Formats: sequence, C-alpha cells, structure tokens
Amino acid sequence: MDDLDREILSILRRDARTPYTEIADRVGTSEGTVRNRVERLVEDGVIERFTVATRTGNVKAMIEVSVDVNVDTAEVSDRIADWQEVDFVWQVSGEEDIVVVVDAADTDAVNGLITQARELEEVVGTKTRLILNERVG
Amino acid sequence: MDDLDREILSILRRDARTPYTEIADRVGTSEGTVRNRVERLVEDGVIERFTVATRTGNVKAMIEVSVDVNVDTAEVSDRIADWQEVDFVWQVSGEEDIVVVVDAADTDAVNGLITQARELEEVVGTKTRLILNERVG
DNA sequence: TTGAGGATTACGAAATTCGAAATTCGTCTT
DNA sequence: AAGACGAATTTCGAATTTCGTAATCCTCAA
Repeated sequence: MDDLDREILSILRRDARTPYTEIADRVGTSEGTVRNRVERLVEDGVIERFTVATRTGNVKAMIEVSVDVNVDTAEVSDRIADWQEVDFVWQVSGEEDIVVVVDAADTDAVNGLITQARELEEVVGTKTRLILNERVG
Repeated sequence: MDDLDREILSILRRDARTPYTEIADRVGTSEGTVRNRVERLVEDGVIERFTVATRTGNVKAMIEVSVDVNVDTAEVSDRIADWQEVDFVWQVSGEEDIVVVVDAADTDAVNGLITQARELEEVVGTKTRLILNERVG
C-alpha cells in the first residue's frame, strides 16, 4: 500500500468505472501497472468489491435472527444472502446469531422478508429494527 | 423500476464490473437493453455512483447504542459518523436508538470505539456484536 | 387499420481489457 | 564492478466490451 495504490483507490472510489488507461494517464504510469495494482488490491482484500451505491427511496431494516442450536449458521446465511432485497448477511456474536440488512421497496416487502425468515425451520425467532436514518462514515 | 431493473441492480451490487453482455445473458435480454436501463438508472439517481468497497481493517462490529430521552439522536449520529473506522450510523427503531457499524484494525480498536461511545454524556448504554462473517446479498 | 412514441435489438467501429513476453529496477553476492 | 535474481513495470497484439446509431418491435390511441 504505497501512495500510488492510494491514488488509484481514490479515483476508483469516486468512479469505479474509470478505465485503467485513464487512471494510468492521471497518475502517470502505464495501463498494465494500474491493472496489476488493482488486481493485487482485490487479492489482498483491500478492495472488497466493486459495487453501486443506490439511492432508492426504500425502507431499510435489520432483521436479527435466532437459529436453533445444532444448526449450520453459515449454511443458513448463504441461503438468506440469495434472497432478493438483501444487502448483507452477518453472522454475529451476542443474543441473536444472524443479522440480515435489507433494503426493500416498502414495509410490506420488509414484512415479507421477516415472514420468509420465520418460515425457515432452523429459525426460532426474529427481532426487527427499522433503519430510520443512515449516515455514511 | 420494474423487475428487470431490479435484477440488473442486484447483479451490479454484487459486482459492478460485470459486463453488460454477461448481465444480458443472465437476465435474458440484449446488451443494448441492459446499457439503456443502467444509463437510465444513473440518470434517475437510483444508481448514485459506481464505487469500490474497501476494507481498511479486519474486525467488524455492530455497536448498539442507547441514548437518554430528550437527546437529539440525529445530532449524536452525526458526531459518531465522523469517527474514524465508522462505516455506517443508523438511527433505528427498537430497544436501542443507534446502531454503529464499524470496521477496525483489531479488537482493541473496536474497544476504543465502544469506550468513545460510552463516554458521550448522551449515551446511557451500549451493546456490541462482533460480525463474525459477512455475506453480500 | 394506422401512426406515434418508446423500448429493444442488431451490428460495425472504437475503446478497453487481457495475456504474455520483454524490459527495467533494486538488491544481493561474488 | 559485474553478474544474477526476483519483483515490478512496460509493451503490444488479440479478445472482449462498450458505444453510436439505425432498424425493428410493441403498445396504445385515434
């Protein structure tokens, strides 16, 4: 992680679709170097993923899920991560086992997801918090 | 915003570098349609920007914060959002009032953030969950 | 039925990405 | 100083993707 990496990262944060060729021009190096650097940043996990920031007028919520003992939490998390409208699935420590962060069209859709979770036989309970406001750190 | 848009968005959220051609194959339409749809989503502001999610540290956690009644929760959230290593600050419904998602270098750093939160005079209590594993929906 | 308007598709051209080989650079050893 | 070695960088042609635009398809209304 040197200054060149940081320069590249700061360009990608602003617009992740900036072509390698343009990044190379702007930071004064070659396309290949930018490509190698970005590949390494992804491998090292510094870049978690390329994504889109969306501004839906949607309802966000956290669904805290408790599963039965003897349940493969990771496997359940995998299945939930495939559902529509799910942003993140976290296995967590504490009272509950899984936290699902959802971004749904309306409260009905949130409700649908809660129902869907409660219908999983491994799930013994859920607690939902609506996210009333989000700030990005 | 129909189902096709939502399908495209869900693919881009997972990997914003997925080529239009591949998205088209996966959702069963043509490259041009995907391109038009994405352009419109950007114009309409549904897609705010293409970006990279970076990971500075290794330990993620949720700190659930309870504040005193009569406290301006929004104002406290603002202040917390400025702290280093804070990913999100959510005002939520439920038992606690604020959830802080942090991404810190190590557990000591997480502990520092918890301490920092408890030292705010508006804060009456915190509950922390370590995020043991994250999946992206 | 016909026409208008919007969305989708088709397709060649331009731009970008990719793979792999060649080159440069820094450092170590003799 | 010369040589050797590995890592990083550069180069370049081929493959892939994006882009511009024109043609086509749909749907609705007159």
